[in-house]
Amino acid sequence: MSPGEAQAPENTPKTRRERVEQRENAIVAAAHDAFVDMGFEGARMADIARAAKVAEGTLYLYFKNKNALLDAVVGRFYERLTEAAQDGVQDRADTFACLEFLARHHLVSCIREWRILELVVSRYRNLQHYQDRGPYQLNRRYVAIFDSIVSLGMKRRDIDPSLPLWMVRDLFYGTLEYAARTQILRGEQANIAIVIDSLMSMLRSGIAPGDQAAVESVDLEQISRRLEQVAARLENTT
Amino acid sequence: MSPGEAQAPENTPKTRRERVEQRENAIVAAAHDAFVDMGFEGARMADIARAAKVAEGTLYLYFKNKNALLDAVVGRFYERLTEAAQDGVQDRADTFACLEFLARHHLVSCIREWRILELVVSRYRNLQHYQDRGPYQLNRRYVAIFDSIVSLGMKRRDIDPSLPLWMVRDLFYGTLEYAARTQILRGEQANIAIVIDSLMSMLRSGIAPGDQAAVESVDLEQISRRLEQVAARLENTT
Amino acid sequence: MSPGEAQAPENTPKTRRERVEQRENAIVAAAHDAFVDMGFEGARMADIARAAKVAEGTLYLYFKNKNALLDAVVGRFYERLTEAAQDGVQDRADTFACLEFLARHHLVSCIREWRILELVVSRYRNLQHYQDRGPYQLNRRYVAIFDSIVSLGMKRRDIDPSLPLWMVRDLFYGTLEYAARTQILRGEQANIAIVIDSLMSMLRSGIAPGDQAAVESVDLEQISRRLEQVAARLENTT
Amino acid sequence: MSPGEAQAPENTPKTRRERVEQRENAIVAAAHDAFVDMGFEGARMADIARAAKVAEGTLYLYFKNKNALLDAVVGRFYERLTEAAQDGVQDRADTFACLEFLARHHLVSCIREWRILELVVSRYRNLQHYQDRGPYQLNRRYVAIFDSIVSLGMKRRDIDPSLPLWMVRDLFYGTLEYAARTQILRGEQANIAIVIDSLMSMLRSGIAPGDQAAVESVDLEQISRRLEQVAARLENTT
DNA sequence: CATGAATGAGAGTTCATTCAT
DNA sequence: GATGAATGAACTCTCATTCAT
Repeated sequence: MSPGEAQAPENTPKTRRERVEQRENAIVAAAHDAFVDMGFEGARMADIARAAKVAEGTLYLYFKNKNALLDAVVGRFYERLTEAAQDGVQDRADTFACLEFLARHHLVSCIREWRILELVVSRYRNLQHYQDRGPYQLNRRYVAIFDSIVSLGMKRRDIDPSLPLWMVRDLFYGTLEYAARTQILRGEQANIAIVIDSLMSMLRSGIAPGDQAAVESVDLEQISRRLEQVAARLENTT
Repeated sequence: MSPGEAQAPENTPKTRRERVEQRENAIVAAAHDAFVDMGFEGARMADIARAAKVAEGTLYLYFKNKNALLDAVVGRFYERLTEAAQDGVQDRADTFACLEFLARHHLVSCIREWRILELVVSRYRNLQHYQDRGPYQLNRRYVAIFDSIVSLGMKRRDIDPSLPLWMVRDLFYGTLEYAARTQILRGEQANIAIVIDSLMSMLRSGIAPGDQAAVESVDLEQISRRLEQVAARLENTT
Repeated sequence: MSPGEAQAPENTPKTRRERVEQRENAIVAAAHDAFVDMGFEGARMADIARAAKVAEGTLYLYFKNKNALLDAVVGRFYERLTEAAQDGVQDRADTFACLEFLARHHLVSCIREWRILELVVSRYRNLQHYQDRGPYQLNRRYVAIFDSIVSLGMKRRDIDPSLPLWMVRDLFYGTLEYAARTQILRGEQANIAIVIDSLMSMLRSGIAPGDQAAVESVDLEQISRRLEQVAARLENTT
Repeated sequence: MSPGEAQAPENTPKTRRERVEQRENAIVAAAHDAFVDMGFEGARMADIARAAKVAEGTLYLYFKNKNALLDAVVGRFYERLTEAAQDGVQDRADTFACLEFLARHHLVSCIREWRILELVVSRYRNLQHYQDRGPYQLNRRYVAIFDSIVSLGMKRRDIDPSLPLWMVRDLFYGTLEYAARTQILRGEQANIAIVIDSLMSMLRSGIAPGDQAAVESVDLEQISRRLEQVAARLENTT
């Protein structure tokens, strides 16, 4: 699990401020790993403390309880996710180039931190006033990037503006997360490029063999029929 | 929760065989409801026993432990899911009509039994040799229906055969499950029709505006016009 | 601590009903002793379980939590206390004989189970709607015996009816409990008779030297008799 | 809670001696309030430190541990209690006037600081060599005031000298504390005057109806009336 | 076969006390 | 002296599982 690596206190920091921050980082990282490896219920505070090289009580000095720890982990996850998405999008002008970047970014992140997403979904589902809570807002901020690109794409006529934006979003992220899940469950992890290419292709023109072809085929039929008539006439003429 | 209704032993069955079966059904139904309502860890064996009108110890007569009970619940879920999918598909000939049916069926099922899917995904993920275990096979059987329709669709040229089948599947189910999740998290539950329509539309032709097709069709018109001219000339020539 | 003695399961009982009851008794007795010895916070569920020869979890089978266990202990205490008071009072007709019995009974009980009283007072004090809760009602039932005797005594003119009943009660029980406390804190435990005698004496005639009043009243009678004689003589003389 | 008010260091003191003393006062006051509000176990060192505007560690600079802090609080409580009692008694010559003052003083103090008394009783009970410890001596000093008044009253024949002094004390303080407790548990706080009056009345003449004395006084009136008649007749005769 | 009382390991959380700064 | 971050032992309570009846 990449973000929660062994956290050696590389250089003993001078300021108290720094030490506190470093400790908090160590705790969140340890919690991250524990949650990813064991799930929320499976992760034990004692283990998290040990992994963070901190006493059990110290956890409660930094976070009110296990839930708050999860919130922190989820918060960091979304922070990183959103930031990276933002950065990648800024460098790209083309609608589909942006989407392709976001797709790859999301897929890779999902595969790496699948469990975190699971936690987000399963833990926050029964919350009352879910929409006011942190995770919902975090997710909004994240998908806002996607939304703005699609919106712009619709204005530019790159994307059909009659489609509900949220449905485009569901298709985009749904496909990616399902693909991630498939890969994880099967243990395969190499098909990222194919997933992205296929998704982009399907986004552009659906699964039907290029509508193009469909429209043409109608016209072409008419044409071919006429050509046959012509041919027949020619034959007759002859 | 529909499938786990109160399960009154309507008519006291004579056969021992029947009595046992009825009891097992009651237990699985109770477990189903408990898992759906509370999640795996949240569901307590005592509650399941009470709901099934059975002693706690009896649960262990029918199922080795809580996990086995989950396996049974998941098994039944997939059985019903697969059966209903099979039935719906048999009545339909058109590729996209079949897909639309499957989409609606899957979306409705997901919304109703979201928790079961969550459990499938999160519980079985760390299993070694996952592919040999029950749930994987169950899922394979279920998606095989989809796969055969898509395969046939490809042969019929309803669907672009150059797309990887598994990718089409990921897009299809991913979109539906993500949409289900969105609806559940937001508490909305009425947009099923819109989801299905949008998905089918995007499947058919992607998210790019039909304009594209329009442009192309212009080209085709040009071509057909030119062909007609050729035909006319041929006619005249004769 | 008398009520919670070692509780050897003297004869293995046949009925399940009996076994359950015996177990509950053992638990309450163990809790009683633990609370008496260590106070509420000081007593640990683990110790109570061990003393009752029962697993920790079993405690929670019989009582919802530590507080419920305390309630049970207090309930039993008051039950015994009230019953014994009732019995002793029934055999006595004289107001002061009854009071003397109640005084001795209460003093002895207080000395023996001082901590229980402490718990009643300190634990239940912050309860909202205290008056609706169990302990308050238990106490009411207990002091009702005293109250009815004093009420009757007032009707019989054994006790001054102009005194507020509750004040008589406060004086009676206050004195006894303070005396109990004194004895406990000092480790003396033999002065019961003196306490009772003094209390009864003070109840009857206050702390003012009763002799005085008695002597005077005799004197006055003598005087009045002598005066009447004088008067008679005077009358006759005339 | 009156004695632990906000303790603003009104004027920054010059001397180190003064500063230390002021700090100690603030700590004891904060501890007092915490103990009164939450009980001994319920009061947390962190809260006390915060209330005293002092770091947690500082508490341990002034007091060895939580128990020592309690000792200090109890010490101060008795100091104030004793001082006020002393003052009030000095101004009064009459035995019963003194007792009435002490009664009111004690009752009011008890109601205000009930928890402190509870703590004294319950915390120090298991101490070995209790009689050597601080609280016992503090209590002795306090009740010595009462004792000396009663002793003097006995010499003056205001009080029956045959009563054991300690029993008079138990009755006096017992009644008051029980009355205080009653008021606290019921939430009533206004009957102080009635309590005092009733207590003084019962002290003077017990609970038996003054009837005796009353009857006598009636007799005397009759007699004196007859004597007057006789006298009148004599006068006439003469 | 069925029961359900009993188990006990293990969870999250608290808080008096310490000690490096 | 003063600080307050850190500690970790100890607490209450839960619940999957077992087994005597």
